Amino acid sequence: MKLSSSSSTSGFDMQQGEEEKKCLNSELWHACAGPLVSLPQIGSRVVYFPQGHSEQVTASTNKEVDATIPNYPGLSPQLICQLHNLTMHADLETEEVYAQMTLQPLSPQDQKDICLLPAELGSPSKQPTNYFCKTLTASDTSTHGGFSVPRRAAEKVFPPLDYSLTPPAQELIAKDLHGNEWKFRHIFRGQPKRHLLTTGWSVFVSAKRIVAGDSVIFIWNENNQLLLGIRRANRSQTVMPSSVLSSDSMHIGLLAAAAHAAATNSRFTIFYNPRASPSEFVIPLAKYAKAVYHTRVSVGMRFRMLFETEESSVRRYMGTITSISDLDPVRWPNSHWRSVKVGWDESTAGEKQPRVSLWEVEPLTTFPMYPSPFSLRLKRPWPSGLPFFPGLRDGDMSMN
Amino acid sequence: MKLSSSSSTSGFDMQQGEEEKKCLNSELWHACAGPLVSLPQIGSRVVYFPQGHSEQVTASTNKEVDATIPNYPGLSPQLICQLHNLTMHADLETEEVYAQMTLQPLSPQDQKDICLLPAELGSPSKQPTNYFCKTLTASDTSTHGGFSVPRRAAEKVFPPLDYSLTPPAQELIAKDLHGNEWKFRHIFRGQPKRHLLTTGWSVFVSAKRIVAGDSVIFIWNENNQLLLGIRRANRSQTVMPSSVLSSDSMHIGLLAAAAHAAATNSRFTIFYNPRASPSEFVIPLAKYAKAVYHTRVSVGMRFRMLFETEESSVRRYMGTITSISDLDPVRWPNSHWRSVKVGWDESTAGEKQPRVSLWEVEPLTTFPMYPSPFSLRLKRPWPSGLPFFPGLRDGDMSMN
DNA sequence: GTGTCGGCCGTCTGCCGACAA
DNA sequence: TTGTCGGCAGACGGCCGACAC
Repeated sequence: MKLSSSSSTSGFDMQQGEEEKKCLNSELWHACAGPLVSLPQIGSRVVYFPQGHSEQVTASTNKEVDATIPNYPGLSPQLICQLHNLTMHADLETEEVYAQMTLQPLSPQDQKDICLLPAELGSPSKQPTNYFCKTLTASDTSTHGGFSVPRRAAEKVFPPLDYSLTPPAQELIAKDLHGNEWKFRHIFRGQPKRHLLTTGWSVFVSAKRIVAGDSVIFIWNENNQLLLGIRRANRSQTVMPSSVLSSDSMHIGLLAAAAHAAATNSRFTIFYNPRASPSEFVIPLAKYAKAVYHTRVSVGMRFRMLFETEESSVRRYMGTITSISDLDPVRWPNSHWRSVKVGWDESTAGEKQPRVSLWEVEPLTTFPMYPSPFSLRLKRPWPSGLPFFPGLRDGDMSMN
Repeated sequence: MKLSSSSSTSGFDMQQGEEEKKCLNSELWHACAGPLVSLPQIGSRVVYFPQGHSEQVTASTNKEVDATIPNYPGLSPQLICQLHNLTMHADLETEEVYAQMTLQPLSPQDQKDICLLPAELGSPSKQPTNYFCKTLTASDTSTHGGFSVPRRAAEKVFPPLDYSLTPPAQELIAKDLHGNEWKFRHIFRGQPKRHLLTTGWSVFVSAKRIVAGDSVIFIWNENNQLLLGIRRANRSQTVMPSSVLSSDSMHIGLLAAAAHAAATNSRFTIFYNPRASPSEFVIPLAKYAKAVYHTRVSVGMRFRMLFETEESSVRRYMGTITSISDLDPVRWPNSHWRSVKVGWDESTAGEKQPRVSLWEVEPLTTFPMYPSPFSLRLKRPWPSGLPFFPGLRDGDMSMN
């Protein structure tokens, strides 16, 4: 059971309930979501993967899907949809970020007329420029003291102190995702000198139930506002099943909702929870098309893929493609969801997923893209349920 | 996001996840659920109402159902099911009690052979005998002091003190729903003398996040164990929507799961949350049949109905039946769910539901039940989709 | 440059009976 | 009979520089 604050990327969004009128700061939302999370543009076309959605529900309910749920043979493993609305949210209790999207499957006629626009590739997540993120130590979260601010971070992100004062100090006011303000005393003292947040810090720590290992993010934005977000450590045990509906019914519900929307070309609503599971199941159409039609992949090929580091930055891991096949040949034949089986170079990468999707990898050997964009690289025929994008011209793909 | 402890009414239940192996105390569960909540017997036959289930999901997600969800014309408004399993649970964060049930719709053949057993009427909730329930005052929950135990309650429920000591005192150990033990110092002191819980009480209050207005329940059971439960005040604002699945998808999910199970005679799982909404949507078959076939109701008839009081006991409110009609003639024609429209005698009863179901009311004018159990009292023909219980004999209904 | 600690002081917790409703 | 309060003693919160890594 949750309440949340929400915000539309296009400003305000009043279709939420009474308690959800507040506007979330997009910059702070993205900082909390992490550098790898990007959201599609409102109005653009996207590809929705019921399989990936299912994975997220599995991760959120902490329960595998039962084998007895019905098949939806009419439901394609990938639905091309128009993204009508997108609102950013944060759980009021945990501040966990998520996005609500309203999708409408394209009619068969619309699918024939697809002409890709470069803007629909999806822009990479724009992380704020003037910010810092610190993983909290035992001292930071203990009741015995305050928060030790890394020197460079304080000098870059906080307003300058008057160092002629002894000791130099000021009051900081920071806004969290829900718009609540938090006051902190910022002081520069000690031997050697260091930046500390003292009065007000412990109130914040206990209110948000922050523990050592969690991270805080401070942003100084263009409007000279200080923003404050938190990112919890990966305590996977905190994922709890809902007592509202059985996980089986939830899986059936997401499939039936998508199938009904596809059959009637009507809208449906989904939640995307970027930190619950590594399954980005709504992909900009152009990104998908580029990967599926313009990327040559084959067994044995070397590739790179982006991952988020502990310090909230990104690094590339390398691996080799070992096979290309259906993840679930019975339920989801001819699906591109995690159709690429891979091996990772580093032994420490043992927990990385053994299967990825085409649009997640960057092949290391760059072939010339033109003039043969339609040369086949897949080991199997194109699924009959999918359009061939007859309106897709090469010129439309000249991006990035 | 929730974890929960669970318990089968038949002892242990190992079909839950790893973290849910603990056994809930049934007596304590029922005390927390309240005197009106009764659970059907495992193995018995019940009637499941998708409409009522939908009401509970609406209450839990705090969102009305969207009009765009598909119809399930094949889904009957009442499904006769076998109850294969029932486990009692409690939310690990809020201690909110709920039950998980595994239901299997009867095949058409089984429905023809129905012969009611008296035991299937469902036993009334057996509240513990040796217990007390107190709504906490500001002093009880403040950090300034302990818990003032009402004198009769302490003398009835707690082990006797040695009054020759000065002051008389002992250590109490109480187990909550999850099996956690809480230690309290029980002392009899002051002028005038009174029973108090001092050391240990504030730890419990802050751990459970108890506030003034919430209630605590102490039970002394047959095994000489002290049990301790909490019942939160009706702070309806605490009901929060899930961020796992949209409420539309949840509604579709519960309908599709029931429809699939009915079509294939397979099992499905539901959660019944007695304090989330006043909709008991799984009813013992015999109770349902008795109400529908053996109770004469008509417009203008006076009746009584049980309600829970603030003090966790029951009282009867009186009213008059104003009409008998479908709650939702479009989606759920010929449903017995809340088919009786009523007016309440007391003006303070303004918030009571204007619609109830047949099995919830006791008609005040008692007609002779025999020899005409099948004389029709409903204003409309019996829905064709429902069986007539050909095996039902009068002798089987000789109860209560 | 920063994590943890001992020292120190002020506030709050928490046990007591007084008192009144 | 029991809810709230003033009084009081001790625990803990929280600000400080020392010190070490």
